[in-house]
Amino acid sequence: MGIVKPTTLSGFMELLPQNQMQLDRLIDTLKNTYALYGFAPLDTPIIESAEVLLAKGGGETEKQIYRLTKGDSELALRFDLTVPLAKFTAANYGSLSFPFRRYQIGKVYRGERAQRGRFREFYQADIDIIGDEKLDIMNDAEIPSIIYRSFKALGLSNFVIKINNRKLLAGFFEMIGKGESSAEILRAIDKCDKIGIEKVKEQLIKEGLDDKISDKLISFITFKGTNPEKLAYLKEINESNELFTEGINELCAIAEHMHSFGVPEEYFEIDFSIARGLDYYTGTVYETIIKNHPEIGSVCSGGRYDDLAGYYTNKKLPGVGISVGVTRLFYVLSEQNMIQSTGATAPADVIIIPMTEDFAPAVSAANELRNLSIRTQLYTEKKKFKARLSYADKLNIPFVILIGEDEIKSGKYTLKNMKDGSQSLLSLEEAASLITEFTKKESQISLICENTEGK
RNA sequence: GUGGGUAUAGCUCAGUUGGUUAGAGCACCGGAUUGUGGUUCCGGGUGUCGAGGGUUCGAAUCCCUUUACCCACCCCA
Repeated sequence: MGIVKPTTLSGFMELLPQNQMQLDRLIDTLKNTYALYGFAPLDTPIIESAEVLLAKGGGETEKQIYRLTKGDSELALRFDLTVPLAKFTAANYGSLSFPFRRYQIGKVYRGERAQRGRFREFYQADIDIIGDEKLDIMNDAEIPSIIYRSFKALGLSNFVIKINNRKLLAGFFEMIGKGESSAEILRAIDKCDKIGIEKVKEQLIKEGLDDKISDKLISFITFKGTNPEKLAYLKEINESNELFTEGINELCAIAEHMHSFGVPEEYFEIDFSIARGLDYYTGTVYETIIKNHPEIGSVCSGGRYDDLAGYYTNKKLPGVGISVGVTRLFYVLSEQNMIQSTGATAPADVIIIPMTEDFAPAVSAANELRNLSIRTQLYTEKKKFKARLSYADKLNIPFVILIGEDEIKSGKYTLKNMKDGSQSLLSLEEAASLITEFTKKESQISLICENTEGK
């Protein structure tokens, strides 16, 4: 019998315990922030019937979705969290109150070639606000403030939220005499930052635009200036086009409310080249980039869609939402050495090492500490003392309590601080309060540290 | 789906025109130190050279097949 090679599939992230704790903390932070804005949690199955997930059909989804069969059932793994949301909202329309605000953090699956920062299984952290028939533009304005607060809570400060409106692009196309902007053209525009203006122009011409119109379009999407200057520019070039005017009004409304929602000016930027390739966006679109690492691309994207659940119901359900690519964000931050390892990312706050044959005092001490919500591990293996301490050290556990003959006699335990090596004889209560004080501080240290920039 | 690359120790990798016993760093294990870790010193190689076939006196090295992985494109988080 040979040994099976313990391989993990390409494109699937599997972390060591210490890193998993960091990822969990990232997810918890997002969850807590989302909850602050009145979003309710939702969990939907990872597997759905293929019919439901492929209702829209065609395109990339069809190519990349994982399909499976069980008996006669045609099944598939969810490709994103938006389609399940659409299904759920349609199915529970009568039981939901609108606007329906939900957050959902879960794994999604895409059967595409894995690549640096691109996974086949990854976490998305979505929030969406779904309206019944109508949804006020204020919701579009609130979304960036949620991104802002989430990223700040993680400890990131060097990021910018870019905003645009699809109606501006669509209206602009009408004004230059090109009725509809195809998805290909939108994608080409979207690549401005990545491949440069010349390449974008090449692609536009390939899509059938002539030289003059391409130049006109490019000069529009690359307009530089402050946010107010950009808004003024829009009004200036508007030829009373209905869509374009709507776009201006929506973008103005968002810009106007950005400050009252608490997003400082330098954290949001109107950018006419943000198009987003996805075809269901119809209004506001968002992208968030980390300033010192623009090569990563967007770590949080989303936008407004007019009709979420058209494939599942006749009700018109407009919505606005965003999705944080948690796995990619985590991967990139780890790669840049931007994730801090603190006591909060150790599996325990304290480890109790009994030095006698009799574990009873150690066990009861562990029970007491756990009752005080201190994460406590009991070391029970018969290893050499240095091996025990080394174990605590490797797990990054900040405190060790030693219980030996002397301690049992005196009723006071030796508490060792692993960071500075100091130790003292304390009652269990005294030790507990020291540990609690320390862990409270540690848990307030932000997850991400931008100062130790690794290149 | 398209194009390119890699595969040698737990990890990152070296390995000469094909040559005798396959190496380094880190990690790991033991000891210096039986109640003091993280630093130091001493000792230890833990391997089906991805798999299968071929050429050769001889293959980690050359050829063929295959699998896995990586990078980029497409698309996206």
